Amino acid sequence: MLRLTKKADYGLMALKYLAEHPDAASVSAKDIADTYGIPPQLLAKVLQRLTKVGLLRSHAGMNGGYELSRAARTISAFEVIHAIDGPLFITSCTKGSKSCELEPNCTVKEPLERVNESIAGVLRSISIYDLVDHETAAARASGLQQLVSLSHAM
Amino acid sequence: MLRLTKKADYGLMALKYLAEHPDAASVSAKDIADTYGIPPQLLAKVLQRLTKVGLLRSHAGMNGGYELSRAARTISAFEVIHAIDGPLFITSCTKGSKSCELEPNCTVKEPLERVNESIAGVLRSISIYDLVDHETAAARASGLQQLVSLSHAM
DNA sequence: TGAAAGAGGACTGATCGAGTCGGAGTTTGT
DNA sequence: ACAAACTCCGACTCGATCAGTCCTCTTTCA
Repeated sequence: MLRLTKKADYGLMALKYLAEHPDAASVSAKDIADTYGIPPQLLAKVLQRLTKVGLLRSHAGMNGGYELSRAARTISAFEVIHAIDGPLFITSCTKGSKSCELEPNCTVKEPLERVNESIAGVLRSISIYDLVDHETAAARASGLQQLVSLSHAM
Repeated sequence: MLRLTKKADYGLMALKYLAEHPDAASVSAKDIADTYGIPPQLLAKVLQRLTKVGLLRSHAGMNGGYELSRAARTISAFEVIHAIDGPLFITSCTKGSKSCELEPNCTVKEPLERVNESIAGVLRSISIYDLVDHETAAARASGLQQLVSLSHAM
């Protein structure tokens, strides 16, 4: 599976939308929800979480809404996903600080954590800005792909 | 989240165990389950699936069990995970051939699919053999990490 | 022939994601 | 001042999926 939740998707979509409309002083959750066909209240929660983490600034009241607190280039996909879905662990045993102590023989965990770090590195290298500008994102991703392939001959 | 299922974990652990015991003609599911404290019947299903895919060979009857059908170096973590958890999609909308047609505006999907390919590349570069030999796996993973970091200055 | 192993379908319980509801607090336009 | 348009937040339901179990059948070998 290895997929991220819809909430994380929504969060990325919303940030992308905000990055595309830097002129707008403030965009409401409803605006974004209507644009993408997302359940408004669900998107609202996502945006609230992103606000709490500090990626967004909110304005209550009429004509209120959200705006990016930082430049789109400096916000990585990793930050967004981490804020919404929590810390990502590829191993199912590692749940926060509590590791699977029932299986001390689980030597598989360590190398997989390295893999986990690699994946986090990929996500860290993608910014919200990259989502807007398709060509650079595509070039960067395929570049990463080549680097990965080069490091090991399958 | 972005985590793989316990079944996939069990599968990797089992393959690692088999790679560590190449001398044994055949190892039963119960042996592996006892070693790691895994529910035997659950592990059995995982091994059956891996057999069906062709990663393992099975021998029924007394003193029966499983053995790797290929060298551990030629079996990637990606194959194992794919066999057990199915195709991995980082985007939650892309479910097999049926994409989310409700949201044609979902322009986030395309760049994320690139990310998906990068992650698949990382998993493809890790073999079962790497799980046994910790040092090379660690070196490789950190190597990938460096390459990723170099390609983009955060 | 019987014990030990794999193969596999059916089923249950638990967990978690997706989405909804309702209400409370805040700002702003008029 | 008032109401509209927002954000904010907790609780709740529903459904899917995962984890694990049970039972039966087949195969193999001593």
